[in-house]
Amino acid sequence: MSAAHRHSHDHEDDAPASDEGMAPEGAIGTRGTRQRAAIRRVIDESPRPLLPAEILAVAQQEVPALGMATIYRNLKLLLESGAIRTVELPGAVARYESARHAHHHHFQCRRCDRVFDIHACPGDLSGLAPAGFAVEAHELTLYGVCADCGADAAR
Amino acid sequence: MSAAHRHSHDHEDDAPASDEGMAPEGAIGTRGTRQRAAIRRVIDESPRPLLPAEILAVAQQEVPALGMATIYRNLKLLLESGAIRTVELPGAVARYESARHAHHHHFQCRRCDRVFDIHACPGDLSGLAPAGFAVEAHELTLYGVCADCGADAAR
DNA sequence: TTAATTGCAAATGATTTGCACCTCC
DNA sequence: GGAGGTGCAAATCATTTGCAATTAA
Repeated sequence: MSAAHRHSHDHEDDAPASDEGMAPEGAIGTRGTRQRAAIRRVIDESPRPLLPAEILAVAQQEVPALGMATIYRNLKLLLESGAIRTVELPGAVARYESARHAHHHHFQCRRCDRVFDIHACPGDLSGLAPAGFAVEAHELTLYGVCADCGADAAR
Repeated sequence: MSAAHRHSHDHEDDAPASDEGMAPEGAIGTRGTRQRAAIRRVIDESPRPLLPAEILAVAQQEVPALGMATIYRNLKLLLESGAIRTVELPGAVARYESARHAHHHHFQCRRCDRVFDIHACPGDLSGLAPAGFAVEAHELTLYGVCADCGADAAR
């Protein structure tokens, strides 16, 4: 599999683009279909990364006949165009999030397994790599107990 | 799937244990078989995280009849016992590494896709999480160009 | 019109599991 | 001797792909 378009924070992908199009030139594919619009809307409007099955479920409210194959085909196109990013966490299938979200990292709760966005970044980590290694991007995930689960435990 | 034993740097899993057993009490399963020993040895002796197929290939030099099912069954047990950790990178199947390796992170080269260990750590990142979130561990991956590929390009 | 896109179903690949046989303790 | 392990093959699951029908431009 190609190594392109991982979910990582490139040192230059900071500009969330004007407001609409993230795609370099042209559009995602060539045409604008209801299903493609629905899929993209679901991802763009989610405050957290979604699983393919979650995207399907929500998008089907808009386009009932939508199939999983279409979800995957569009996810691939959206990834290639840079409109969305992948969020991979151990023991789970890949999740997808809008590339319009500003630079951030993730926090996964060990109790409820939910994944939260963290709008903070340790900054430049190029000093961590050995001499000769050029660091272009980084990806960070924190693990622990989220506010909800922590509150539950304290009760 | 349980969220236990992800590949992440717990704030307390720093002690690589005396020399042999990493398992809390008892052993991995209950018995010591040739295949289990071979699998563990392959992982413990590798300087980098290995794919299941790689572990199988190397371990078969010792136990020819070894099957992939046994690899997976033992990887699960080894993970549960804390003897090994998972290293998940986007677009690739999970890799496995010995938990005896000291705390470290990973660097994946975007040219050759190889994964390198980085023996450096940004340290405490608990300040990055929002109030109410308890950070227990973190996982970090750097992306860029490794020394080999960088040298090739400069040539 | 007509090439892009979709939906469904079949194909892949990775990982898991059922089961009969084997082997460590 | 018997519970724990293993090997193989079949079963799952997630993701991909073939293809005929549909649809946006």
